Parts: sequence; structure tokens; C-alpha cells
Amino acid sequence: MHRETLQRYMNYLLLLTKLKSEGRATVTSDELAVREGVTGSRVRQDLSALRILGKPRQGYRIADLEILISSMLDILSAKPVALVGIGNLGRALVLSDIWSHAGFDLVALFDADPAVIGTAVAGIPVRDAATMERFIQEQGIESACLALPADKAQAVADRLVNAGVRAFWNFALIDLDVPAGIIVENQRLEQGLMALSFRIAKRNSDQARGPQD
Amino acid sequence: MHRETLQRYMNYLLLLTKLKSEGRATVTSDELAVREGVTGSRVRQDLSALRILGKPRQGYRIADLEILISSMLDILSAKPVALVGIGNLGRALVLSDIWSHAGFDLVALFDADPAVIGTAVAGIPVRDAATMERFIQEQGIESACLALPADKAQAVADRLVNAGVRAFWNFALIDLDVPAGIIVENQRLEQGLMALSFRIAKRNSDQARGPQD
DNA sequence: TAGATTGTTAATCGATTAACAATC
DNA sequence: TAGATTGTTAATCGATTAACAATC
Repeated sequence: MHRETLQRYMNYLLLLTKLKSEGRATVTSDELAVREGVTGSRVRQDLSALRILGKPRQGYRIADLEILISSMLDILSAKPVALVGIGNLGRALVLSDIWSHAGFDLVALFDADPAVIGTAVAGIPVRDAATMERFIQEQGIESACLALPADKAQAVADRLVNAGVRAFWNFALIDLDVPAGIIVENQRLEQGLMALSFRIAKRNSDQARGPQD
Repeated sequence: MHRETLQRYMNYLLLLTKLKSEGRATVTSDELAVREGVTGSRVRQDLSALRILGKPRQGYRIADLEILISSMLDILSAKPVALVGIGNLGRALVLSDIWSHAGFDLVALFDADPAVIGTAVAGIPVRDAATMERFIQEQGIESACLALPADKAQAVADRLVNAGVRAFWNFALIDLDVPAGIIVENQRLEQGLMALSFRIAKRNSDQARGPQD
């Protein structure tokens, strides 16, 4: 599946939650389309691909859509995940409520700093990174979030792969080198900011040229 | 410009930095293509669109590429930007080195919590959010990063727009309502994690079915 | 019933790849 | 020179839109 398509499904889900909070029970393809900047045709094809059926004159049932898109994304289950690196970013992530929304259950925190080992964040104890492999193996944890500096990420990733981790959510600005079959989802904050820079430059030059062009 | 294309330019830039650190001075379109998972043809078209010229048998000069892609993204200048919300996420962002890499200069921090007002992060003083509008106006700041809870983001965005801010990097999980011409770049951490969930589910089902399919 | 909206096929559009003469 | 690689045009491919019969 194309990344744009996946993005679209996630945006549908976001819109559905909003519509539901407004008390709506059904939604038409054109409504979703307008908010997503695409045609109703595209939406109907997306939903059709998921075997979701609507009814003429009524549209689609929001509750059905939510369940089917969620199950496609596999965010209804709760996959155990460990987070390594209890710095400011790590803490922010631990304290957020994104884990359950995205189909994960944050079960373990690790850091190498004696000052934070033994403390707890959001009720989850911070364990000594030296004990990482053993815990990961015993618990059968297959996903990990790396909230570490770039110079430490590769070494930690190597250890985690050896312990059985098969999927990473990586915040370090580095291309991790992992064996085939291991998934790395890079969260490059820098790129969001660069994209903003580009969009500002483009808007300013467009406005300078005038709207006729 | 399509979002995928913009992404590609940013990835080229990342690869160039890496190649330069390895002592390379030139790079061919096929080299960039392989690392980006695209054909040399696509790379040559991307670079051609930027009026970047290579030389047969040698490829492109890395130094030239870096400057031209950077100037297209407008990350060579230093646009002043303010950050609102000195929580864990805000601190992590302030302490990162992404601002200058992406063409921004972080010049002001704001928070409403008396406990942090008057303190400093990375040498930058945290100001009272009550004085936000005045400072933004006086300094002519046109960009802002929102590292706030979703329920406070809209109100702060409204105030900032009134004070002259015309571009937002938004971490709050909310669709900001802003006037036409104001740019909002949403950094949805949740979506990265959902994408990981989907990729894991897909890999696991692919492996279960076997590689023949 | 009448008509709004679906589900699906065909048409369009744009992005990507292929091809190859030009050239360093 | 010979040949690797560019720059660019044509071909292909896939995503998006348009169209419309089916239907609730």
C-alpha cells in the first residue's frame, strides 16, 4: 500500500472521531472527500477496498468505518512495546496517550543514567539499560521506541534485535542498519520543520508574484 | 509540489551529508536513486528541475547539490521562530539542533506556568505567555511552534495569528482553524506509530501466507 | 415514487520508468 | 578514443477522477 493511501485512512479515522463527537452516526463519501481534499470517488474506492459497504442516500455508518479502518491498521490489539531513552522526548512520549490509540501497550522503560533508573514515569518504572535484553526476551516484546541521541541509537538497536525486537519507532536522526525483515519507522521531526520552511518560502514567493500565476 | 517529491529532496540532502562525511565530492544519479528506492531517471529529473547540472562520467558535485537543495527549501536563512509550551516535548525540541538545520532561529519561549516562567532552556529565557502578543509583534516573528495540549492549542494559535504569526509547526492533535494564507504544518506523532502498527500487521500476515504471494 | 448516494468500470492525469543521443 | 553518465523525450504505470447504472 502506498504511503499516501495509508495516510488517507488515518485521516479518515481522525475525521470520523470528530464527526462522532458531533453526534453524527453516518457520513457520505463526499463529506469525507471534501475534508481530505480528494473526490468522493476516491473515498468510495478506498472504503470499497476494505469491504466496507454503504447505503445509497445514507452513506456509511461511522461506527462500522471506525472498526474496519482500525482493524486494518491493527490498532485494536495492544502490542507490548518498550521505550529506550528517558530524556525530555522520552518522557513526553511516555506521558502522551498515543500508545493505546495506535495499538500498543507501553510496558517497559530503559535508560543508562543511574539518576533516572529506579524512578517511574506515568507509573512505569525506569529499568537499567544493562538489563534490557533479558527483560525484552522474557516478556517477548517485539517492538521498541528509540528516543535516544543519534550516536547511541545503532548500538541499542543491535542489542534489541538480538533480544528479539522486530520493529522500531526511531526518533534518532540516523539510518539504522538492521537485518532484513526488521521494520524501522523513522520519525524525523527535522523533516516536518524543513517542510514548513519550504511551504513558507513558496507562499511568500507566490504572493510576491501575485495570484495570477 | 507533491509531498512525496519534497520528501525525496529532503532525503537527498540527508544522503549528501552522509556521503560528504565519507569524503566523497561527487555522486551519480544512480547512487542517489538506489538509496532512495527510485530510478536514476527520477533523480535526474528531480535535479534537472532545480537547474542543477551534472557532468557525464562524473555525476553531480555534492557541494553544489547541497546548496541548491538547501536554497530551494529555504533553510539557509534563519527565520525567527517562537515556541509555546515548555513541557517535556517543548524542552526536547528546544534542546535539539533541528532549528538551524531547518532554516529557523529559535528566539523566544513562552509558557503560562509560573513555575517555569523566568527559567531558561538552552540559554533562552521562558517568558510569560501573557506577554506573548507584544513580544511577537515587536520582534516581527512570523513562525511559531505549538508544543501544547490539544485543548489549549486553538486559543493560543488565535492569539498568535492576531500578533502576526503566519506559519505554525503544530504538535497538538487538533486541526487548527486559521485564516486563509496561514500555514499549519501538523506533526502528528500518533500517525507515525499507527503506520508502524500497520506495517507490523502487514509483515506478519505476509510471512504467515509465505513469500510466494 | 423520486432522487440522493453507492459501487464499479472507463477515462484521465500525473508520476515514474525506459530509452537514447549528447558529451565529458 | 571509448565508454560511463547526463539531460530529455517518449512509454508505461498507477493513482485519481469521471461517469453512470444500481438501489435504498
